[in-house]
Amino acid sequence: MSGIPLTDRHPFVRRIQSIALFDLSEAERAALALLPLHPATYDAHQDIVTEHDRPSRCFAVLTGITATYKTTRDGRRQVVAYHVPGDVPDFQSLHLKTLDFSIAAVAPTRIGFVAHDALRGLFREHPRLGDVFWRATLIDGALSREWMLNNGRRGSFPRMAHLFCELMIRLDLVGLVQDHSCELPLTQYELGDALGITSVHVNRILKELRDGGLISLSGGRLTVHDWSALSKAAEFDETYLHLRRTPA
Amino acid sequence: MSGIPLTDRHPFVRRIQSIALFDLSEAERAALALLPLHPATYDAHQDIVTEHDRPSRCFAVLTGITATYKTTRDGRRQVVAYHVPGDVPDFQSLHLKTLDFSIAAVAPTRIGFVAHDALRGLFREHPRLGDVFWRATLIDGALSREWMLNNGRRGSFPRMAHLFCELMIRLDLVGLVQDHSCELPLTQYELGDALGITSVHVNRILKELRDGGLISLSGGRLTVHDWSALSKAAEFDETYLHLRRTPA
DNA sequence: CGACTAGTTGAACGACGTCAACCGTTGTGG
DNA sequence: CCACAACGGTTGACGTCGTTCAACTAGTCG
Repeated sequence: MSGIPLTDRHPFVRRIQSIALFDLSEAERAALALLPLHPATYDAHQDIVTEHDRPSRCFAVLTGITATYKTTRDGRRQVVAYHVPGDVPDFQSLHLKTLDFSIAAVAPTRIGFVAHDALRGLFREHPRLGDVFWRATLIDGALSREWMLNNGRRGSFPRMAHLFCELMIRLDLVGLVQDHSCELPLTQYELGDALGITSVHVNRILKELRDGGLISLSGGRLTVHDWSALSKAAEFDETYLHLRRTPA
Repeated sequence: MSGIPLTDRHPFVRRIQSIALFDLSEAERAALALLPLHPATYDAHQDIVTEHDRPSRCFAVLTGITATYKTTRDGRRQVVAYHVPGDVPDFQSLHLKTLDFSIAAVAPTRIGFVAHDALRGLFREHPRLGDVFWRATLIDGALSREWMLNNGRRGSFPRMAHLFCELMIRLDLVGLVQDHSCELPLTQYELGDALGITSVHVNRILKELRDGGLISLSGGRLTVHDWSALSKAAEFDETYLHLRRTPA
């Protein structure tokens, strides 16, 4: 018994399908839909798992956003990945026993825990799904690489533009973008932690982006007013997302 | 027929064993040793594979060092990973068809190409080895995360110290460190590309590290004179390397 | 109403980049 | 054998992007 109605799983199944290189069979969709998901909700800034944990389960994001982060000893924080509905942020715990990162909700977030054993059973029954999850972690790796390039070699203006481009596409993949606008409840402090700059500087760059007519970000909602200018400023090239097809 | 004598494979088998959570069986060691490796050598700064390639084979580093890198449109270069003997830098090509990065030799380097089909056959015969390779790519992901923290949140002095700590341990794992000293033929320009700073600044930090009696780096050889001071300066915590045991 | 959190803006500072000159080594061709 | 180009390293002067510190505003929740 899953405890979560099927509609809530929708982003999850949709995401898996968007990663797979083939069309999921009915049996595979059903197996995914029947996977026992144990629900939990978290408030903004609450940790879901923390470094050095040895989890016996993974979780899928159902609504909201999570941030995978690490900190230096003196408390400086670096977000190394965001995860949106449909993603499984800590899939590596299936093969790497102790976590080398923490994951926090950055906004009110609902997740569904899946026992490692349940996943192993799923992959035994449906080996192709195992390949899809493998592929998913490899795509996460590709995102990491792009973030390294972005944070290491681009100024803060294109850097922030790039992050917004990526998030828009990823949210669009799971149907969370309408009219170039989406829920994105990231504080400026959060953004700074992802981009490797301070919240003060985030504020200034955000002002430039706003004044340039590229985007608006307020009340937890991001709207892109000029996608072509934004993606050009970001030097955005979506190949690193390894999409099956280009989104609308 | 492999074309490469068995001793040259040694770092490769040794590395696989260092990743596995179990002791390799004789059959598994033999299967690895018999894997058809097609040799090739590259000079410093030569590309081995490049972004947008669609390779039908992976390669293992046998001697030397490779750099995985990406560039911005205006040519600024960011190294996102180094790979040392025993590593398989482009294992992801097995599941992600088009590469989102390039790999270059940073010094004269010998590699062995392995056909994707040969790997798939290996994993079919020895499923546990498939798990080990999966684990290897997840560890690469962990390194990426640590690099993001390092490059995003640490000043250039601890940042460089951290890189040297990591490389010392990884080279030690495959037996390439003696007396706290190893071959490390990275130019200052290379180092800058990995750390997200300029070669001029690399030179200054290197001087500080040298003057502080922490390391010496010249003639392509790195020697660590004061490991405890170096690792303290770097805030180095090796858990992210997911070692089975701590090295000497 | 006060406390707290998020955002906004200015001014001074500092880490790192840029530009430029110079040195030593290596390799190459006249 | 020497000339000289090419490359990597070294160092100084100066510029700039982003940080730090600080003050102020607005919204929210008890």
